[in-house]
Amino acid sequence: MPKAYEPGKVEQKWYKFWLEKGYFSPKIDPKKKPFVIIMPPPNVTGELHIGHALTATLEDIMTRWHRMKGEPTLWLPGIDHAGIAAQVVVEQLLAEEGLDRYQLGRDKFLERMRQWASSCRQTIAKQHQRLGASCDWSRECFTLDEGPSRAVRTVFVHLYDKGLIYLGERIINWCPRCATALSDLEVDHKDIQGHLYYVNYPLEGNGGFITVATTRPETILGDTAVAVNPDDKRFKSMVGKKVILPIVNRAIPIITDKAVDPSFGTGAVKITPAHDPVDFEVAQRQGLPLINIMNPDATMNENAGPYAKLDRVSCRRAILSDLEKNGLLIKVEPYSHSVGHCDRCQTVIEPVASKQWFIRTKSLAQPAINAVTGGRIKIIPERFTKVYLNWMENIRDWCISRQLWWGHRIPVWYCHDCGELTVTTEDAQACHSCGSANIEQDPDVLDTWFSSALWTHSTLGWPDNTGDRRYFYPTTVMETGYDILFFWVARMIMMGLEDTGEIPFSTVYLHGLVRDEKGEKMSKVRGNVLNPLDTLEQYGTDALRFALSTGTSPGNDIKLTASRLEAGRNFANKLWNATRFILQSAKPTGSDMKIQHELLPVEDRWILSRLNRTVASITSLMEDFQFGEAQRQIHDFLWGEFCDWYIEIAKIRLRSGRDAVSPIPILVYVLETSLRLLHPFMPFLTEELWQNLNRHLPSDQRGSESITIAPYPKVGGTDIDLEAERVMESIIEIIRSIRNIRAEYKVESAKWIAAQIYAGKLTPAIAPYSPTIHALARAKPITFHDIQQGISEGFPSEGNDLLVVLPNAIVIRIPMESMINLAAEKKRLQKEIEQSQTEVAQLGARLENRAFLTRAPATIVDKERAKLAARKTRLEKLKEQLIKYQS
RNA sequence: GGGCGGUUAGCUCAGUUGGUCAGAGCGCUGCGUUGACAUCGCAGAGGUCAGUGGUUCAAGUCCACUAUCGCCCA
Repeated sequence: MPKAYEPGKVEQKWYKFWLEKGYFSPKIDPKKKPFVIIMPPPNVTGELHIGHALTATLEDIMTRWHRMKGEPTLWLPGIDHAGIAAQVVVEQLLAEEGLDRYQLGRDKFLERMRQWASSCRQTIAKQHQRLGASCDWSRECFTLDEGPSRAVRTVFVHLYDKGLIYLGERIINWCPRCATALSDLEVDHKDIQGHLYYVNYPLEGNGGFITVATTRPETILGDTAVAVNPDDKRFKSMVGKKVILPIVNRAIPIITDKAVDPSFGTGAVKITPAHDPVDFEVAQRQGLPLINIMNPDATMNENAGPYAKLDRVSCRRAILSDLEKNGLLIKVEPYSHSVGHCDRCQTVIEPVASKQWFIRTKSLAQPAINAVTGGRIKIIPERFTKVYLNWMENIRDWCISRQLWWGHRIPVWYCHDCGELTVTTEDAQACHSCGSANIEQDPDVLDTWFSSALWTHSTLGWPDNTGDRRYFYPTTVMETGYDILFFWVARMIMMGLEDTGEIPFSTVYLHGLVRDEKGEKMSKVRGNVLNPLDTLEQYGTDALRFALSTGTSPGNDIKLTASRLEAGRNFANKLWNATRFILQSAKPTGSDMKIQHELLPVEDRWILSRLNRTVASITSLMEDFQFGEAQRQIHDFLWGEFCDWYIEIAKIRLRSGRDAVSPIPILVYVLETSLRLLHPFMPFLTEELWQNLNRHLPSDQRGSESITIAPYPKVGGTDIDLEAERVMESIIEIIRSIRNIRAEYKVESAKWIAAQIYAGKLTPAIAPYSPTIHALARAKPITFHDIQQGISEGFPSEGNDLLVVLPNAIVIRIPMESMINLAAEKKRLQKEIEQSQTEVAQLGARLENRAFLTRAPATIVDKERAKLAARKTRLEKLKEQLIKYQS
């Protein structure tokens, strides 16, 4: 084995091996309950970013864990056509060639889109494979594939027949740049520092005015009324009269409506029903006409009269200037208000009345609410439950038509003869009402999220009743970012329930966003995006996965820094070298790996006990979705206990060769078990090491052909050895404190120092470990003494020997002779005594507290008593030592 | 305007049923290189867990309020 782990040399080999063996395709076993994750399909807009790497890592952790537990495990990959986002990307590519989609025509453009999508699909799959994603490629789906497309049409027709999909004229969010309608969710609201313009509208006839305040003077052209609050006495005399709309000179009524806030502006507002959602509702109530003054590209249309063809910004300037000329603009004040922006291109949204397709969501939302409140679907972290419910309970109808070409074409045909609609899953050849062949399909496509909402079942064959559908649905976990809780998760729950009558998944696991060093969201615009491929080539895939998942918690954002990545790389290398050492050591001893349990020394029993505790803890953390904490504990066990202590102690036995029992079987056993424990997190490294290890095992002790399908470690019933833990902890403490003293007193590293140990009842257990203490603390000779004699009797009176009292009252006495700094030592003791006194006082007070004694559980009280006794002893010893120094 | 989250060692963050919870990584200081690993080892310094009040025998951990930063919704 090379001296350092070289991830680049092993990763692709193992992924290929796994694929060839077909480990990622589950075997359907009706007797077993499957574990299923449907992957959130990445967009075909280019390549994966680091956020996808986080998704892949977490899902792979769960998938590999369940697979190792022997469950039929399906992680189904897919990709999303990403309507608007992907279309924008390809349109940009066309623009570079001096083309646009209209020049190409719909068919040619779609062909171009398909080429692009298929190349993205390959890139994305390759990236997932580099990340080690153990998903079942044989079931990979694309939203525009035949199956999912049929699911889309089936749902559309079904909801239309049920009256839950309708064509309606409403105010929608129009993006002039994308030239399409958007749903409410696709709009970012930003506070903009604008102006409030006060404009005089002349009253018809008598020469008076009514002053209205508006942030959008250009929409004056589309006004069809002026409204005041019915309770506003200021305008009583004007209600019912008419005003002459400036510039266009149209007479419009002054009406009352409760939607008007008397405290806004002058209390009188202009009503522009075709360009404002509130005004639209007023118009509906009051029967006012709609006048649309804009073209789809946000230039003014013929209804704008002299301003036609101006864009909305120039139009505003022109109108303000004209109003001013006529003396009608009487005041302008700064005003901050919220303005919608397209979340794809950040263009200012135009609210506009438009005929679009909508989903009536209220009745779909109720079952989706019940599924969560009833506990059938659990959201992790739990706090998002409230966010989800709040959104669901206030849900609004969903605008699903998009004026794009790339996507699922709306399955509606309009009849040019009878005007009726034909809504059908199969391409219509004739009008279903009159039979005419003179029909035309709706040119629009559906919101991408419409097909995404069906993803949990459309990927499994629905609407057909396939084997996959029956066996794998409902799925187990939906793992995704909290930023698409509404966009996707909520809608999947609604549609899953509606289409199948069953919940689409029982757990929603929401991860946080990956941010850069400065905590900023990564984006192409900011230029701070990390390419997962670059990162994994630099540090290794497992290091990247480690950095993304270790010590993180669900729903919280992650700052990905170079130091996190280094920590992952270092850990991989540490494990690599530990394995290297164990294999080197194992070679000469041959192949006997049998563990002779009845002969094991304390350190062996200790590491086994610690391993078992770790396995138990990891099991419960994994079951509780606490992957970050689980990985941290595996890391701490392997590095902090196995490498730092067990291997170091084992080296002494290996070198002396005297021991009856070799540590090698335990070294191998603990390592092998730990590798399986770690495998879901760091698949490549663990496979490489596990295979290396396996090659050295006698054939009857070898595991399966891959760690991927090896069983995940399980806890045994009686595997905790408290006695061994107690003894080893004492030994470790003794070594630590001797090392500490050496460092504190700057003892040369080569120099041996003597130590006398007063360990009381533990003496017989610890005494055999003199060689260990020699080697690890460089202390020799070590002698053991009876603590019962008491400290003062136990020590020779001469010399300023150093006494260290451990928390468990073991005393170490080190004759330091000339190298002790007496003053410093006294100071140290004084400080320790003070700390110790505070501790004793606190514990004493607690134990004198009647309430504590009566109300706290007996085990706790006993624990505290024992603690107090130990601390008191320690304090006395510290005091005695100080007195000795002072005399 | 409504809601949520963060505020814990110099930095980045863990800490899930209140009782070894005061931790990790990085950084810092000192020492160390002939045998797994300098992508390393050993030792150390460093925090009244944002503030105030409350509940409790016991509170980073529960409650209330305050400050501050961030996010979501309207």
